[in-house]
Amino acid sequence: MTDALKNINPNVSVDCVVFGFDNEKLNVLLIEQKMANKDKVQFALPGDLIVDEESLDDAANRVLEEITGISGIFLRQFKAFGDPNRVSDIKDLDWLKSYRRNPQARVITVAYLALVKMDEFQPEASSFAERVFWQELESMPSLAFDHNKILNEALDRLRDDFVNHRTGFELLPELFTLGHIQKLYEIILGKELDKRNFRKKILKEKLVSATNQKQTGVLHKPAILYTLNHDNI
Amino acid sequence: MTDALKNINPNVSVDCVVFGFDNEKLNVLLIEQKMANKDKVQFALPGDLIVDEESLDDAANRVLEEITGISGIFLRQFKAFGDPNRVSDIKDLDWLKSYRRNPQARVITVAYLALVKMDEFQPEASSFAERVFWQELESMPSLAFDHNKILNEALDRLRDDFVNHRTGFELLPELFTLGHIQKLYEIILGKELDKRNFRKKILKEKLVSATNQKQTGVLHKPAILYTLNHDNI
DNA sequence: TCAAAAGTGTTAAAAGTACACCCATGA
DNA sequence: TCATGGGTGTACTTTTAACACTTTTGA
Repeated sequence: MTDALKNINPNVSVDCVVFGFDNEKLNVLLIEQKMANKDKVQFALPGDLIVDEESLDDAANRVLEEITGISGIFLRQFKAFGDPNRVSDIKDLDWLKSYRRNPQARVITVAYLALVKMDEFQPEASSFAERVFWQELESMPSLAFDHNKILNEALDRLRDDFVNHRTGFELLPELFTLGHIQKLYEIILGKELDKRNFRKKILKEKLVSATNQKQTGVLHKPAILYTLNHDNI
Repeated sequence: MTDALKNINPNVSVDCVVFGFDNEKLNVLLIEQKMANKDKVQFALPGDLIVDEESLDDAANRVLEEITGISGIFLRQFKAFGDPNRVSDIKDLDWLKSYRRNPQARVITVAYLALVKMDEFQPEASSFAERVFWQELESMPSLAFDHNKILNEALDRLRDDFVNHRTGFELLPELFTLGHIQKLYEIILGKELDKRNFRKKILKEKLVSATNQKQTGVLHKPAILYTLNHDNI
């Protein structure tokens, strides 16, 4: 960057780390960027510049919807990333030149995270996304900019929230089994939990209530179905 | 804001919430802004725009030093604030016009927090600060911009860190008593703790070691002096 | 009858909580 | 001798952790 280019206010963007839960694995919503040269394929988190007169939270919701069609989810801000070299890869610079008004200005991004049920959202690519898709966390490719770093920090925060702030119940269906909750915890936390101890704990917290219904059509003893006690969350 | 003023990239600033501990109370480092009209007195957190080629963390450290002379402390980013109306008070707008290159552009700020021993830092006002001073948390005046909101969120985060991440020992002198640690905890957490239980807990964590020295010159039974076990923190 | 997940209780260890008195010092 | 904060132990409750077998269903 030359002196002539200094004194330009930075671009400010939001990036969204949307974790998708499919009852089996954790996935992350990615976009494939439209590239001038079709041979170059680059993946990224959905994100874009903020515009005037919108809050950061509003920007995150707008941008996510514009790029992926997903709206109405709870996006939580978790950190701003502003390293001056966070955009240094030549592919990233090329891409910025195609899509940004001030490609020469540095980009500071405010990162958001969310956790949703994958099957409730069919992402549809638009704007500069060639494609939008769910990518399994365990086989995450190299991403544009510093998006791998942002993703890792998002995951740390997600787990922290899960343990300390009892988040995550919103991922459960209307009726669910204690096994479902346990699986959810195990997937997010990435470790196995003792069934008896887990059940004791969940039931003591009175966040769920048993219904008088049971699973049907399963190849094993049908489980009692529970519902959330929304009051106690 | 008129249409003609849109499409200007936002100003990005950092604001520093520096909590000062004086063994008695929690204080916050404030500045009194230089105002064109001397009758108007306005207080604020130290903060300023970032400049090119510095990271957000670097910016926070630089800005704090430029305005208050304080350097070498651990500033931790905790949240970005970007509400489009966060600067709406007429006094704040006046002030921005005097000191900012693009006063019409919105300001997004990335907030940092730190906790230091007050007596190790003699702040000295410079730049646009008329005065820099420690203000007791309990009698906090109305601050410029949304700085009261930022301060409140910083305090929440400080307490959270204190409980969950065992931070804060760095505030203790080289040699300290168990009473000192307890007082520190009580002041940060804003509540009293049981002496016996607190001591048991601290000693079990093996974060401190007794020396063979005692307090002298105190008007009561002299306490055993402890040192930090830096390895275990 | 088999596979698969549901469901269930006890014990031990650790952590947390409540609580009251004597001690050593300098003024 | 007094005021001040230092220093100490016990009993109870709560939380956590480890651990194995029977049940119900559909294929």
